[in-house]
Amino acid sequence: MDGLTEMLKGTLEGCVLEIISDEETYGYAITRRLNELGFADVVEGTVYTILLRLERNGLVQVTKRPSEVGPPRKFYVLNDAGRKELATFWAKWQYVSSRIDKLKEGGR
Amino acid sequence: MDGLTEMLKGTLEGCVLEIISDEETYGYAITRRLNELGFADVVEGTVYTILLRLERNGLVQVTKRPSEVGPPRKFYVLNDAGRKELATFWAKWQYVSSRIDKLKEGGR
DNA sequence: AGTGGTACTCGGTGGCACGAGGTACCAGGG
DNA sequence: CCCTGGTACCTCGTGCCACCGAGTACCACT
Repeated sequence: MDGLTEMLKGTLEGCVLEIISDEETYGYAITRRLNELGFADVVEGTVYTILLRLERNGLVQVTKRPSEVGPPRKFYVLNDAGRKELATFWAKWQYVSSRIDKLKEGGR
Repeated sequence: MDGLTEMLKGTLEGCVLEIISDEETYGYAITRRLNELGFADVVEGTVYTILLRLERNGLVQVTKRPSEVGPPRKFYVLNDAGRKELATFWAKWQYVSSRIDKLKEGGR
């Protein structure tokens, strides 16, 4: 399945937020996780831009720690603002996806 | 519910396609229909840009007909390419929304 | 020394929804 | 007769976001 990029706009950031909320993690691992989840062609560059945006918007707390298998990793945790943002995201998703599903079912 | 605009990117066009596939209709009515469906702050300008894009991409057949209550209307019908595009859209939607729902349910 | 996996950054691109403004047709009221 | 308000369409510019490509750097194994 490809050509999903337009459809992911506005949702990918929420997915990253959700992944971070599950456990403290870092960019490279988040990318792999998204790939596993079926978002096969999400690449690192995309995830890092999202992470930088989250940081800039004050939604995450960042800790840099050395790795044993490569360069240091930047670990991310949600703060209060991040958790709030995540809740808002799921509310929006719920709203939008239910409307679209209804439209699909020929809701008139 | 507001601030949905980012989340609608890539899906709004599919919604318009679906509405047209239901019955021959025109821009102004499509906007009203979207508003009814819960996409309250989708405005006419947005719908018209989508409609022009659909036309430019050869997904619709257009017929201009006079109205009794205002200026002439441009009626839209899907052609074969449009129906195909609509099917692709729903397949993508199905794919993406199921993955996101799974992520939401803590799918790991 | 070279390759391949790990890990992050940055500048630029293109697509898409949206805002704001404009044009125009038609009805009814002041 | 103009004026408002509903109907109907188009256009230019803006901003956001995912993506791409190139660059940097650390580590292990050969």
